[in-house]
Amino acid sequence: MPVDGRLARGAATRRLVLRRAVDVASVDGLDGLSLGRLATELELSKSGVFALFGSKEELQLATIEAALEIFRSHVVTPSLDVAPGLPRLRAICENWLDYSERRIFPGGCFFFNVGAEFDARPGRVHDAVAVASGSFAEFIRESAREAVALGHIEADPEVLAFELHALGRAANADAVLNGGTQAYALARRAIGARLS
Amino acid sequence: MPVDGRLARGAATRRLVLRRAVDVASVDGLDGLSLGRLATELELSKSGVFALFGSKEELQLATIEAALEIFRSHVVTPSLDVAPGLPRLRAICENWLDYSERRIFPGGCFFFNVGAEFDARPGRVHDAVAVASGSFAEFIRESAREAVALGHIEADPEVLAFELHALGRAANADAVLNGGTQAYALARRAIGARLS
DNA sequence: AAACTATACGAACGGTCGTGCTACCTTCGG
DNA sequence: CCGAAGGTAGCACGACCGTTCGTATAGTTT
Repeated sequence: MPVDGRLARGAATRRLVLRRAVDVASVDGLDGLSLGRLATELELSKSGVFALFGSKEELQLATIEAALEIFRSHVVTPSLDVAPGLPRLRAICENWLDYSERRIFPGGCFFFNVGAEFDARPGRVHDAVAVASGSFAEFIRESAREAVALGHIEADPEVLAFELHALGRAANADAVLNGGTQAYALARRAIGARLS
Repeated sequence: MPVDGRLARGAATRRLVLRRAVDVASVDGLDGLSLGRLATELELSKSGVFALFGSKEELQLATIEAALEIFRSHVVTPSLDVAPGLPRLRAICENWLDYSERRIFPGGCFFFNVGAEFDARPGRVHDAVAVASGSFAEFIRESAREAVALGHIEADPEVLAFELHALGRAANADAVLNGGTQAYALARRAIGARLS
């Protein structure tokens, strides 16, 4: 199979830029991203980075996409290997807390940060963040519905999913803001009590 | 009592600037604040606004302080009028949800937004946000302890406070990001179940 | 009335931002 | 081997950033 070396080169630097971009954005936000800063840190030219994405907004959207892939590989995919119902629900929570606590993104959960950043602004970036965040929320809801349908737990699945999602995000927020791991312990106790 | 008209005038424009600043920051973040933008919108000179605060960081800190005052007057103070224990705990939650839902700040809860913005960055702004956020968390914890001590509810007050705070923030996050009021309804159901 | 103080302004500073344009180099298809 | 195409670099642009300076104005103090 013929591989165009030119395209391959572009895709490689694109990945290089995006790997840095998700880390920067998780700390300084998608607005804190700057072509010049990325270019300097990666020893590329600003115009080269710019040409790679065409506009800052496209860079932001590509960064969201890249972060989404990382998020899925750490949280969603491993959870799908676990049996549906309560076991999967537990796995989702634990994988998410682990993903936050291990600082897969240096600023904590990427989507928590950019969600808060763009929640009240219109535009394509807001929409992309909302879709990403919403699809994970729906994943929890669906898993909660399964757990209820299988008789593993008695609850309103909508409320249960909302609670679990809330506890995880609060742990991320408190832990990143204040340091320490106490918030994760609190969340694990609350989640454990809720899923027993 | 002698009032210095010069100082009074300065304090007045300071309030004028800060009133706008908290609204801007609740949507675009404390980094999205800009001296020039504030000055233009309020028909002041950029240097005048700058002189009023001395630096951008001081403006950010003053904005946090102004937001804190608004937050307290809407959430904390009214809750202190309610009897300690379960009634006060309920009042805190309801006042907080109401404060978020009524968009006292156009971007939703001010401290949720700037907390996520500065959680992973060092500096005085981070510290101020952490203190403000932490003191409200402590207020919930203390109220939860009272409710337990009074025998109004049986629970670990630390976990209970964490849960309530988490549910409120999640409602704010979902509602602002996706629009609609469904998230508040979910939070109220979850809180109601937790505080029964 | 004079000296002083605080607010507020206008202009300018150096810097960074996102965005074009142009040229060079590598790699491809014919 | 040649021209086309894609990736990358250099340079310049206009806009905005936070900041500084000098100055005018209004209010206080003596």
